[in-house]
Amino acid sequence: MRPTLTDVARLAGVSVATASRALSNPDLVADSTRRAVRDAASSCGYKINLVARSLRIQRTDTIMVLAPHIDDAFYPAILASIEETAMALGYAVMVGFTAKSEKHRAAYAELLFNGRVDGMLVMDGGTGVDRFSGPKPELPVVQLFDRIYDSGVPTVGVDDRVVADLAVRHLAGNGHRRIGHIAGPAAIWRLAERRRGFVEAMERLGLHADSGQIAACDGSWESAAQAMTQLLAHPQPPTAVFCATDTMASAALAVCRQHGLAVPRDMALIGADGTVDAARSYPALPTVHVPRAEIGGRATEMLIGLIRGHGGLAGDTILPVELLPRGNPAPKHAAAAA
Amino acid sequence: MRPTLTDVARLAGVSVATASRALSNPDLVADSTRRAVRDAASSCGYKINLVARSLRIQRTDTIMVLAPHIDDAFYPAILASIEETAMALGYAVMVGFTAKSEKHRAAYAELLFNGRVDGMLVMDGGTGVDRFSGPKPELPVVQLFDRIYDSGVPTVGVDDRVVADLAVRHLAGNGHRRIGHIAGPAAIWRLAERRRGFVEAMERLGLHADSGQIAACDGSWESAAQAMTQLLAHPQPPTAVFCATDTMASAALAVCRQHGLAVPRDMALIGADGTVDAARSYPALPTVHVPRAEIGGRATEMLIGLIRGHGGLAGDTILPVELLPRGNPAPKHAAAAA
DNA sequence: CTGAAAGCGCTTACAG
DNA sequence: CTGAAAGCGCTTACAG
Repeated sequence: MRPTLTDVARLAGVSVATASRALSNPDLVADSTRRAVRDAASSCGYKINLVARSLRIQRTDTIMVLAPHIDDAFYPAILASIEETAMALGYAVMVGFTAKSEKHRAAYAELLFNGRVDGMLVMDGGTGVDRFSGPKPELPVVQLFDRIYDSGVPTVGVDDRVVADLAVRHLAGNGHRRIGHIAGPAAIWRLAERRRGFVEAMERLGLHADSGQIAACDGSWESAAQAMTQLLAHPQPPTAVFCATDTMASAALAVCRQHGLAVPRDMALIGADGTVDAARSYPALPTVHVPRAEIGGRATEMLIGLIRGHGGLAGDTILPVELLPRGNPAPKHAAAAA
Repeated sequence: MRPTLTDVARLAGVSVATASRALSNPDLVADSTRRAVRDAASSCGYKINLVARSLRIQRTDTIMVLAPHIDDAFYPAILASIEETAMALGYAVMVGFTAKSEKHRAAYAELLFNGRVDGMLVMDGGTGVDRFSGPKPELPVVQLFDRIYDSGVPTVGVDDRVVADLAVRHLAGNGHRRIGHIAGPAAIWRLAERRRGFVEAMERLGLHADSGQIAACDGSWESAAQAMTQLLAHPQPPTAVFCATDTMASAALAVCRQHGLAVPRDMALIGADGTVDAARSYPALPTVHVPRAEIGGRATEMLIGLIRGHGGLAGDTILPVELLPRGNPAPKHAAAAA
C-alpha cells in the first residue's frame, strides 16, 4: 500500500497533525521535528495525496481551458502560454475541446460545477455556443477573444474592428480601391467583428464594400480556398483581399498560384492573427498581429486572481494589435485606380 | 453554500446513503425514492463533488498528457485525438508541456504520484529527458513515438526506420543518387531513428550516405532552413533531400526558393509525418504519413485499459506508415546520374 | 429496498 | 511547539 501521512507520523513518532505541518507548513514545527518527519517521509516514499488535500482545503489548484479545437495555427500558442502561466502560479491545466458537440461543452462545464477545477478559461466562442446551459456560473470564468456571455464575465482580447481597419487601410494605402474580404462564419464572434470592421473601414475610406466582394467560409483552409475561388470568379475581381485569418490568407495565396496570379503583383493579400501561416508563406504575407500568447497569459493571471479573491483584477482587457506590413507593393494599375 | 448530498437527503427525507445510491446507482433504489431524490437534487441545484467522490473511490478519472510543447504542426492533432478518446471513455485530460525545463517535467510527474491523475501519456521524449527521476512509476504510463523508458512501459508509435526507408526509396526510385538528409536533434528518439534509417536505407541501395550531405537541426523551421542552406553550400549539393519532418521540408522549400531552385525540378524534397506543413506547401510536398491521430487514440485506450486493470491490452503497438508521393519527378540529370 | 457507520487522507481551529 | 478531534463530501460493506 501507498504510505499515508499516518504512516509517516508513526515512523517519525509524532501525530499526523504535526506530520502535516512539518511537510506543508514547515515554519510551524521545531527544526528537529521537521527533520524527523522529512526523513520518515522520504524513507517510506511518502507522496501527499492531493485529492484528499483538495477536499479538505476546498480548492483544486486546477483550471479548465475550453477551446473549440486545437489543430490549427491559432489556438496552440494560446494554450501554451496559459499552461506556462498557470504552472508558474501553481495551477495545473485541464483541456476540453468543444467543437465536436454541445454535449462536450456541457460535460466540461460540469467539471467546473462539480468541483474538479477552480475556474475556467473559455475560448470556444467560435463553436456557436452562446452561453452555458443552466444558471450563469458563479465560479470564476474568463473569456478570451470572443464575447460568449452578455456581461459579468471578463474578457481578454483585442478590438477586432481595429484589426480589420488596419488591414483595410494597409491595402488602401497601397492604392487599392477594389478590396475584397474573405470572412469567417458569423458564429465566431471575433471574425464577425472583423467583417463588420471591414465594412466600416471601407465606408470610412469612401470605398464601396460590395457584398459580391465578400465571401464567407467556415474558417478552414479548404473552405477559404473555395471563398477565394469565388472572389476571383467575380466579373470585376478585387485587386486586394483582406482575409479574416492568416490561415485563410494562406489558402487564398494557394488559389492565386493555381490561377497564375503573382502575389502581391497581381493580387494583394493580407491576413490577421500573426501566426506562422502568414510568416511562412511564400511570399510572407502581411498580417495584423494579435498578441495571442500575451492574451493567454493575461487571461490566466486574471482567472487565478479571481479564484484567489482579488476581484479588483477583473474587467475587460483589450490589448493592442499591430500591422506587420512585410511589404505589399501597389497594385498593377494603382496610378490609374488612385 | 453549495448544497451537499446531506442537504439533498434531508430534502428528500432519506439517508445520505440512499441519496447517493439514487443518484449514482439508480438501480439499487425504489422508483419512488429515486424520483424523490432526483427532485430534491434538482430543486436545490445539487452538483456532486467529484473531489470527494475521487477520494472515496480512489480514482480521479483523469489522465495526464506530457508533450514537449504544443505549438507546431505535429502535436496538436495527437492531443486532439487523445482528448476525444479520453472523453468518450469518461476521462478528463490534463496537459503539461515540458520542453521548458526539467523542473516542469518533475512537477507534472508529481501529479501522477500525488494521486491527481490515474495515469499518464508521455510524448515528450524529444526533450532529452531520459527517464523519470526517482523510482520507475508504478502507475500506468504509455509512451507515444519515443522510447523514453528502457522497458516495461508500453509504446504506441511507428517504425521510424521504415519511415526513412520509404522516403529514401521514393527519392531513389525517381532516379536520385545524391540524396541528402536534414536530421533532427539526437535527443529526439524518433528523429534519431529516422537518421539511422536514412543511413541504412542508403546503404541498402548501394548509395553512399556522405556525412557532408547530412545536416542536423534542432527541429524548428528556422533551424531547418539553416540546415538546408548548409546542404546547398556543399561543393556537390544533393539533388534530393529527405527532411526528417514536414516542417523541416517546408523550411527547405523556402530556402530553395530563395536560391532560385524550383522544387521538385531542381531539387526534390520529401518530408515525414503527414502534417499540413506538407499538404499546404506549394508545391505540396511528398511525405511519409504517420497516423498521429490513431496513435493518440490507441495510446489513450491502452492507458485507460491499464488503469482499469486490463493488463492484457498492454504491449508495444507499431502502426503502419504510408508514402504519400504527390508526384516528385526525376531530377534534371537523372539519366546521367543513374 | 434502506439506514447507520466507517473511512478515503488530508488540514486546521482549539486547547495545552 | 504539539496533539486530539472534527470534518471536507462522498461511497459502500454490513445489517436489517
